[in-house]
Amino acid sequence: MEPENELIAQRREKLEALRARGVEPFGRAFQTLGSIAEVRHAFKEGESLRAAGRITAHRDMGKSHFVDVRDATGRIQAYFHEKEVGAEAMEIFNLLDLGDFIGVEGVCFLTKTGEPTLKVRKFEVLAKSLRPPPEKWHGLQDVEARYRQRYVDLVANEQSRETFQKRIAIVREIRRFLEDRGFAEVETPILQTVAGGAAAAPFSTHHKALGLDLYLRIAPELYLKRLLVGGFTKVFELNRNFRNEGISRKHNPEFTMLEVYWAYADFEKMADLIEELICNVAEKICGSLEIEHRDVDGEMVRTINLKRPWRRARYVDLVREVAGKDWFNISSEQRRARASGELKLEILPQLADFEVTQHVFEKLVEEKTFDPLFVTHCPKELVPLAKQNAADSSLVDVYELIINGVEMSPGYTELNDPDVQRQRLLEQAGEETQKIDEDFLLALEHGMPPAGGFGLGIDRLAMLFTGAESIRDVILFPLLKPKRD
RNA sequence: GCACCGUUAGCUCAAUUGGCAGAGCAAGUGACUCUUAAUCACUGGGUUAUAGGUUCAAGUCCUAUACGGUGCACCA
Repeated sequence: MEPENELIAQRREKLEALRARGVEPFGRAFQTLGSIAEVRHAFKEGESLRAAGRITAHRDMGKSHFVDVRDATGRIQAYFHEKEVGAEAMEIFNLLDLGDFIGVEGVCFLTKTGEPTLKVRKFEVLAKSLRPPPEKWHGLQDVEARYRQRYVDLVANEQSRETFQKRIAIVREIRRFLEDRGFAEVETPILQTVAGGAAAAPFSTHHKALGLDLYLRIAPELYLKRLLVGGFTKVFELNRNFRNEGISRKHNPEFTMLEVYWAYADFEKMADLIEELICNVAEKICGSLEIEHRDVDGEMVRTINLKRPWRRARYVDLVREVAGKDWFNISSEQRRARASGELKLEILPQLADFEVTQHVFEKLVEEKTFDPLFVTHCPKELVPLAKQNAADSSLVDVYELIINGVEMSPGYTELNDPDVQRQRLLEQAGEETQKIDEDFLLALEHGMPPAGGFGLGIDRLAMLFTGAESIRDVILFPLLKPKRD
């Protein structure tokens, strides 16, 4: 138990003082008209309304008191005066603090400055806050505290509330968009016996009753494809993936991914679909296809232009643009020398040739591209679940959509030949053949229709639309090490 | 895993070359019947993240630890 500070002790004294007066400081249900936003909407001079929320400001004028009552949807001013509530209730009022929840019933009126206000007739204490809130003007600035105690961040910081409201709206609009086009939302296993569909390290767990080692999924892809085998033609899943990898500004161990599969389509049709989807969401969320990112001082950092059509370019052409026209004609040694010399990249000796090129691509194309860019016809080694290109089997029919300097969405023409799929997975797995999902290959042998599919990183999309610099700013409770004293 | 930076009152921030740890908000008391970051007066509040070290003297220098931030590595 931490030593109690003066402010907490005072609040506990008030808590007991309330009880001594027969007032339960942790109240019960309180009928209101609705959220504070709804109360403000219903505001009409002379009408009596009921609202509930947290006290976030108190302006004491002696006999008159003005109090801000707030919830996640907004703020409304309440006016307290002994003449309206009586002397006994004012004694209760004096035992309230910033942060306490109250329910009020009062008459709508406009102050002389025009502020919509409830003239309180009756009020109830709904919950006492035993901890003082952060500074009212600057809010909670400490980054660590904002992540660990998101509830305090949400109470104190308008910007944080806006960010998460936007994220909620993004997810809602994506679901609506896909539902409108006949895609069915499905749920596939998060606990998997083989963690397939991507190459990341999984989290391990264990089922006691079955004595079975399991993994948290790193991707839903292989199960969604089983549904194509089963006859579904338009499906999506929007849920959490888990990857046991490093944490960064762009990576959280659990993150939200949308995956969409469409039978008889291909990667180009999927590119059209994601373009339409993201533009649709942008219009709804930001009201514009020009997304402005600003720093903490409100200075413009960049504008991202989502106006269609989005640029589509081949992987090799993009690499040539940054690494030289002759990049693919020179020797492996020359490429490594150029990458670590002229291009100033760190190239580890154990990298395979295609990984050296991929490194150049990631550092010099991906991280520097902010407006949407579809990168097409990637080398097949990078994407073992996509169909090879008919004209050049060293390439796959895919796009990688880059926006805001990150990989936002991969889209494939899905590989549906079970024998080729087995071969590609074996090449990928190397020694670790136990990682092959045999049941998935069995499903493909039953016949999977040609199909297009895409993934969409929801956290990264939320970063795009909110201008957040870190993925932790768009995840309500990002993973942190537990704090110990 | 590696490197650099940060951690001062409940919160937001100061503290010069190593020389008495300060302010605003919040809190307490008092004044004020329309305030909007209300205003005015007074008061209380600190083991400077933790553990050591150097020094006459450490928030400041050194070592270690914890947590966080950023970058690198990892992540088809």
